[in-house]
Amino acid sequence: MQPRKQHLIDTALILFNQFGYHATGIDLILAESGVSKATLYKHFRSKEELILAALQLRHEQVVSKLQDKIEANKQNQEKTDPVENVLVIFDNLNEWFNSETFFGCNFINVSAEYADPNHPINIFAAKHKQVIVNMIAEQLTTKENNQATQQKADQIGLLVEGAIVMAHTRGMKQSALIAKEMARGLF
Amino acid sequence: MQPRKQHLIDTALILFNQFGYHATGIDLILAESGVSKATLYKHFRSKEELILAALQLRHEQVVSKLQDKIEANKQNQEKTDPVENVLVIFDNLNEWFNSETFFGCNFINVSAEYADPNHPINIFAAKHKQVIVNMIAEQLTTKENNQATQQKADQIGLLVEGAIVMAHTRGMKQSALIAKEMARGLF
DNA sequence: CTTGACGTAAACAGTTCTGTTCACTTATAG
DNA sequence: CTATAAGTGAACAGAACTGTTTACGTCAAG
Repeated sequence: MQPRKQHLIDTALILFNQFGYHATGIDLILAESGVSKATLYKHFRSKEELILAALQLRHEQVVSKLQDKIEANKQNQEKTDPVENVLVIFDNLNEWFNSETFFGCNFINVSAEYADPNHPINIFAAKHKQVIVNMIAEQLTTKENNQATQQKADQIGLLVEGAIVMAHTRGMKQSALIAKEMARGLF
Repeated sequence: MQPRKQHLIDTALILFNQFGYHATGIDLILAESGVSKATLYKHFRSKEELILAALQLRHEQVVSKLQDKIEANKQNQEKTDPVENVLVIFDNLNEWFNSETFFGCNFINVSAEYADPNHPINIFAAKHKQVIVNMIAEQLTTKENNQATQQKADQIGLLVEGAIVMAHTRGMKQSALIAKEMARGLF
């Protein structure tokens, strides 16, 4: 990946998350990144493509961070406990909510701005959420049958979304801990 | 309230919810409502004021609908059960998600677009969410002590947010029923 | 040492957006 | 009948937005 292109995506991701997708103009991204407009349109056909690239980056960040945390947790366990491996998600959320860089979930937010279910951006966001739930289900499959596992994963997923919204719209940064206790109660 | 003003607010609320707040231009609202631009700016100093008026309307709709449902449920009960009175919220959500007019929660969505916690619009959205949780807490106070009640109300609130996001971003319209079962498990 | 990839700066086109203004119409209450 | 409030239509200003184009640098690899 060319460094200027990568830098554009990095900058765009931050600005989109903080200020929104429509509200963040191309010119702001260019000014903030110090890249010229011609370069942007050499790498991306449109703003929409840049949004998708930023979401792709964020998707990879979230997935790999989650995998790392689960993996680290497995190392620290004497006996493998799938439930505990899933609950690290909420510790992860807790860190995120209390960081300086928390401005809500990119995918929830972008869904709000591009609400048409057939829009590529909306589809991407939905797919991301599905991948996360699938990762949760995957962790649980060793313990239960498939049907119940998928159900539990959806419940966990619902708690994750609830915690994010609570933290973002009401500013309740401790929501991840509330959700974690509720998740524990499911097992 | 002058009829044209009310009509503007009604139209704006629908369009903002469906297409987003930045993406919905003044001109679309005017074309859709058949009101002239001069009239709009006689009633509202800015688009932001119109957004706030639309949110105020939505807030009143949600609160009064919820009160009605809870009240109706109380009538149908032989013995008053606070938990059941709260759980009607999820039946309400279920209807909403499966209606033609579901495009996510106005307040979650507007928070995504106006993420600055000091922005009047963001403050309004946060206040709305707090009012709803307070209504839930109020229903539960007859049964438990205040501390535990507030905690339970936040948990219910978290499930509500989770269900809304799940229904909106993943298109899982049955999320309200999932959340309802989880809510029942809290008691 | 030159070719080609990558980048910049700046002007420009074309659209869309918010908000203003003004001359004119309509309806109604005193 | 008339004063007043409410609304219309249309033009306009000014800003912001996305996207294009042109002419010009830089630099590393063959």
